Amino acid sequence: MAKKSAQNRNALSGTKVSIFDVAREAGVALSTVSNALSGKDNVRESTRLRVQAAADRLGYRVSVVARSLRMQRTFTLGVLLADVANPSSPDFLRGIEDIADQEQCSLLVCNTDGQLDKQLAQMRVLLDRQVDGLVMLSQHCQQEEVRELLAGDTPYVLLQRRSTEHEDTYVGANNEEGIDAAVRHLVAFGHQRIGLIRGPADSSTADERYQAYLHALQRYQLAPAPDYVVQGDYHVRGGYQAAKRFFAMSPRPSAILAANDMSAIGVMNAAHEAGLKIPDDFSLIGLDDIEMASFSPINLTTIALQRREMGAAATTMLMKMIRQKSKPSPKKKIFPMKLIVRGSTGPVKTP
Amino acid sequence: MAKKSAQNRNALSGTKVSIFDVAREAGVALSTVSNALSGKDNVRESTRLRVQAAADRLGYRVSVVARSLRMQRTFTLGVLLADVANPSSPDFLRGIEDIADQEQCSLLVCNTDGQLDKQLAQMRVLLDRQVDGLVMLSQHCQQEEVRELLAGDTPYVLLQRRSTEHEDTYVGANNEEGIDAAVRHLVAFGHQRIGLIRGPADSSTADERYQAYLHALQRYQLAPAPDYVVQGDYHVRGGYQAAKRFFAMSPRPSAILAANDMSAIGVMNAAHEAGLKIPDDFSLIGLDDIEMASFSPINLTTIALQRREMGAAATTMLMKMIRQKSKPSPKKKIFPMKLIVRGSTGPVKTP
DNA sequence: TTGTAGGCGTTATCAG
DNA sequence: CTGATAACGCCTACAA
Repeated sequence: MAKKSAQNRNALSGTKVSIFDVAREAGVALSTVSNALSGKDNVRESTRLRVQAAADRLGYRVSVVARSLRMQRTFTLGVLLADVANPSSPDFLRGIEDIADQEQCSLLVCNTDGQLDKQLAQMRVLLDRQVDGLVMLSQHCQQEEVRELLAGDTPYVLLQRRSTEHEDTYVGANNEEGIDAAVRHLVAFGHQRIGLIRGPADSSTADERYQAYLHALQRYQLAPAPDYVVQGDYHVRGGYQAAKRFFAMSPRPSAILAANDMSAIGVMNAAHEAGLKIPDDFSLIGLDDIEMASFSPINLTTIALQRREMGAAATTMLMKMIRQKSKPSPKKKIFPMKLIVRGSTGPVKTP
Repeated sequence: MAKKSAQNRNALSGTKVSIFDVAREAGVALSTVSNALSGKDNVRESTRLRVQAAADRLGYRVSVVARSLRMQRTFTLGVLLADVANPSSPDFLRGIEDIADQEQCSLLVCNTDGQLDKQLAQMRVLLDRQVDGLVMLSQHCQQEEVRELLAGDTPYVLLQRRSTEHEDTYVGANNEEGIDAAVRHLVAFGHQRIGLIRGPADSSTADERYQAYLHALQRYQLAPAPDYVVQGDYHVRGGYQAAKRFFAMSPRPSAILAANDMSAIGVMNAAHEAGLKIPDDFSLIGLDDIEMASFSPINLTTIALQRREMGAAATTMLMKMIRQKSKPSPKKKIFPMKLIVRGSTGPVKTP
């Protein structure tokens, strides 16, 4: 039967060369070609060479699609992220790619713009495509609909956002440590009034950072002022607006801790507009250490995240889950954060 | 035969629900399910509803892999780019995604780091995966090996890099126009000595921009000085090094035209280090208009590229090629460029 | 309008 | 070590 169909194909002088053609060319059986080409050890070396030669001669290329159908494994990973255009995304992505490449996996990349409905739609697409695993970078992960999709047998890793209600395999960073270093740095400069620009309300990471900020204040015996915590959105705009609110306060904070570097940039924009100098008029600390932060005109003190390493670690964990079919107990990996001191922080001004 | 196998599957109480199960549940034939679910018009509305309901009840999801094998169409586009981490990449990517989403296509994204061997490897992977089409963003496209892979029947579009020797479907920008506007702007400020930081030697786009620069000089009757053209690499480092060379000249250029915004940032870094002020000591113009260019501390005059639109246009053209199986004559689309005047340009200093 | 019978290109199984 | 054959899940003539 298979033979007949293959012969037909061949008779039609198919433009595409399949494994059958190679078998004929090499004078061996179909399965031998498969075994030889996929490096199985149950084929004599001389045969393998002959097959290889025939394949090359014919310009044979395996059909990943057919293989996927047969093996029920697509060698494809789905990556969900809010927005590739966010400067911190690509580094995570490169880390993911580092491992994926090693594992012969390709990446299906989807932007969700942080919107739940888009995320759900993309997740469904990815699942329909039978990706071997899912990397969820800063994605929603509490909602029931998300959980339903995650409940299938496709392995996944959460990166930079965790669920409080579920136990997942997770890769994150030690926000407590990072924020502590930042606050300590500011305190050493004499700052007492430290404002925080929070990340979005629905982000676990933003929440952790907020908690870490509160802990740090306590640790250094600074009185927390609710006014000094302003909601941002991880984007320039949110940072800008938050800064304007800070500037209108009196006394205003002598230092601002931004949820991430983009928010800090927003603060810089606002400061420029208001004619305030950094760090003369106030100090500013970001978080992420995106490349931009190191450029001279920006020169932002910030808390660095090992994004590429985190992406790689998450993917390594994911690949492990993919290989051992049985669901193992969820693992966690928390990366250190490191304060990078640049020019946006300085001693508190004592007028 | 097919029936038998399906029954077997079912007897094994397959964990995965297939089209066969839906057929049974709805009490119709296999093909009816297929037709109903894929919105064919040869099925009664009541039947469609019944099938739909059965599918929902069973939680049926189509297998894109199986469909791909059968249809010889994967609904997947391959995107080759040098580096997602380059700030101009994501905007192109979003434009590509805009159209891909519309067309129910997913994106396989590959970084090549501008290296030919990586590009070839990625192209082979993509081709083996039978992507429906290829978007080549700033990729090598002259080399014989590349051409061999492109010679297959997979449609492709070149974006932001063209081949001088081949006719391809191509989307680019009007460098002549953009560079002219920039030079005109500088000339209006009284600049006579305009330095150029070139892009990489193997980039057609870089070359076009270089030619445009020469034309513009001529147009405004400025004498071209070979020294004033320095090789860059589209990255910060190259811009930085080029700037240092400019600074060492006497007379040094009173204005610098950078191959792209990242190069311009490199110039800013160098200027800062050398204690030179922009635009007091010299004017600077970038190209790309990446988001960063608009941030207050950077505030870079630059030539804007409609990246998202270009990505979308390229993908639209690609989809058209995919649909009409026969290879049409290559089309080209050239987008306008626009000078965005910010704070990095000013009148020439007359000491 | 609905049902039947391949076949898309592999890999896995199992018998020689 | 090699070879025949059955799935993998779906789409689509073609027949009814």
